[in-house]
Amino acid sequence: MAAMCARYSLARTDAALADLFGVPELASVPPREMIYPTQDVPVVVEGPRGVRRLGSRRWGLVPHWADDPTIGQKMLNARSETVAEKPSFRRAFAARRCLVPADGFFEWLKDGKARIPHRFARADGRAFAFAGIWERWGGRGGNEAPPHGSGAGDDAALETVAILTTLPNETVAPVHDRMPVILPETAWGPWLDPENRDTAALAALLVPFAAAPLSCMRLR
DNA sequence: CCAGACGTTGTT
DNA sequence: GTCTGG
DNA sequence: CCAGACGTTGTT
DNA sequence: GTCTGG
Repeated sequence: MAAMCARYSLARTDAALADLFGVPELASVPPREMIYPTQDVPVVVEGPRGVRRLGSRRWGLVPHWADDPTIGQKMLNARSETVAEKPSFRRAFAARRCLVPADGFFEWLKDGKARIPHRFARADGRAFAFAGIWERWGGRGGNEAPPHGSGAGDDAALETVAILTTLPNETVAPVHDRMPVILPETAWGPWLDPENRDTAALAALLVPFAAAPLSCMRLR
């Protein structure tokens, strides 16, 4: 079956990410050629005064009301078409948007019984950013703590993230009918701004990335 | 009205 | 916590 | 929200 | 047509 954004890569050093996103370095972001759901992944979040930071979130969003955090295992992606309304996602969409740095993502082409992996990346090799939303679950401070983890007052809180999806562009369409939302640099500001309540403007950012800058490599 | 879901389409 | 399905 | 009931306990 | 049960 066709894949979705259930695998991506980030083989960048922490320093390179810090440079690309203009944020202080995190302690350690190990380069990875293949990132899986439930792993901790780096994200870029923005605080009150426009201060951006690298953070870490578990991939697979656990809604604030969840009784059992294993529900996050199936919340890898959020459809951009419905993310503003879905009970599981709308709070995160309204208040906790982030960027998820990547330098490639994988989709599987269904060919009869076979599934052939493809890797998509920027032709120029640069890293890019998925649109993400994140949530905080459990811990001591409830769910309304400040947007930077590892801060004070949220012992044992689990911070999780989901990657938004949209229709495929012309590069991806031959392989799969969905693709992750990749935000161009011009969209990073409005997407990250926690004060941005213009949901129509936000939704307008969630469109297929331009086809031309993306390359597709058939693997195997 | 209550019970059950709450998501996407996904290869650890 | 809120919506949906029955 | 939709499907299904919607009545009584009775000699035409 | 409206209420109830699920």
